[in-house]
Amino acid sequence: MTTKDRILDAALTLFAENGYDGTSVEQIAQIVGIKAPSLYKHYKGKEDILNALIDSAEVRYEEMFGSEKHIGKIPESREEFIRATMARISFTMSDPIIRKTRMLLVQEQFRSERISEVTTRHQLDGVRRMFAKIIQGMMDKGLVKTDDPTLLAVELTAPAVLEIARSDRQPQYGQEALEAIEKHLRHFCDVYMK
Amino acid sequence: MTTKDRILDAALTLFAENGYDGTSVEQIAQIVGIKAPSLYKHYKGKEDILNALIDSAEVRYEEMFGSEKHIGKIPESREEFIRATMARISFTMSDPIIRKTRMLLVQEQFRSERISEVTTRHQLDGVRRMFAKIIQGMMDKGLVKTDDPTLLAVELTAPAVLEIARSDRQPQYGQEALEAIEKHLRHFCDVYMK
DNA sequence: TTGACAGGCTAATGGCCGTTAGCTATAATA
DNA sequence: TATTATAGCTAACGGCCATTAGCCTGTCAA
Repeated sequence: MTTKDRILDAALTLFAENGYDGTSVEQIAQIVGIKAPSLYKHYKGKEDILNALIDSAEVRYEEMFGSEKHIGKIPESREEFIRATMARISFTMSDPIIRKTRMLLVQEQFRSERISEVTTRHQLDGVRRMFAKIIQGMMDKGLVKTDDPTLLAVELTAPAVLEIARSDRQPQYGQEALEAIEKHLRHFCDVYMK
Repeated sequence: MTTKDRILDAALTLFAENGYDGTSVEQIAQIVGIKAPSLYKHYKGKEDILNALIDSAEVRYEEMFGSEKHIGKIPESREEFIRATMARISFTMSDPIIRKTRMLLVQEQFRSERISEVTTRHQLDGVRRMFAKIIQGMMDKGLVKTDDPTLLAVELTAPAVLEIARSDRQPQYGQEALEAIEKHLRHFCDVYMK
């Protein structure tokens, strides 16, 4: 990994943990193993690092939700849907980069309009659009009752998003969060699946 | 209003807008109309102010969700439930102190365990417990199908909480947020009310 | 009247922070 | 081989920030 990337990596970790204003350039440099001024050979300044992090969050967002690729196979049964969805959620919850990006965005969401927008897309619209397509697919297969797939995606994802946010700030309840999500998910299936 | 309270007031506004680390003691003092050192006649330091803000957030939380008082009258009809709930949500969304407290908590949720806990209680558990009781009341009246009221409270509140969070960071979409919430609310009634 | 306290002020301090200037060594290039 | 670019380093600077010391004035109780 290049130094430039290792700087981003260290910055993401520190920003997620202590916030942008709570992190010094020195700290970032220390993790990378260089001195603070050397950092300016790679980035114009601290804010430049933040912008680069937001850039890469957007790229990742595009990769995850921008194409049809990551929707994967439409589930054939209720249990398959539950299994696939729980797997997706577990991954989102525990993947370090995704988790840190979430924590960064949530803390800095009021810093600029750009971050506000990215936060909304990343944490609301993206997930919703993705599950709307999955639900649409299951409707086409006759697995889910016909309804507005976007609305159903809201109903499906909202409780999960909140539980994930809870587990970000209180990791000790990660297990409870997952259980709550599965309970909600099964309830969702009871209500909307044929 | 005492100077001590006016300091809290100014600090809440600035912390909500620029974060704790993004706010200087000088700025707080300036809004109050005193010089920064005078502030130390009222609080031991900057962190002491933050703690006092969290204290008062807890007090308000207790007032809102701690007793049965604020549940109010159990609605008699679907339309009354929708009207009362939308009124409650509109208020929560636009009341300046509640809004700023929400923004403060969300930004500083990783600063300390205490703030993590308060954030969870304030933004998840409190609202859920409250609506669980309302739903329970409506079940008792035969207005809502019998089910686990806590689970239904999750289904009811989660999308609203997320839309409120969106409108905190993107106030220009406040109207859309309210419309999305009402749409969800009507859907909720379609599904769970008799 | 006197004394004490509350609550403001100015001046100052020490620390950290972001950033720049400028030096050097290594690696790539001509 | 000579040159240039890259990427590290140290030293230093200016600025801001939280906090302290110490002074002054008005209020109010003894």
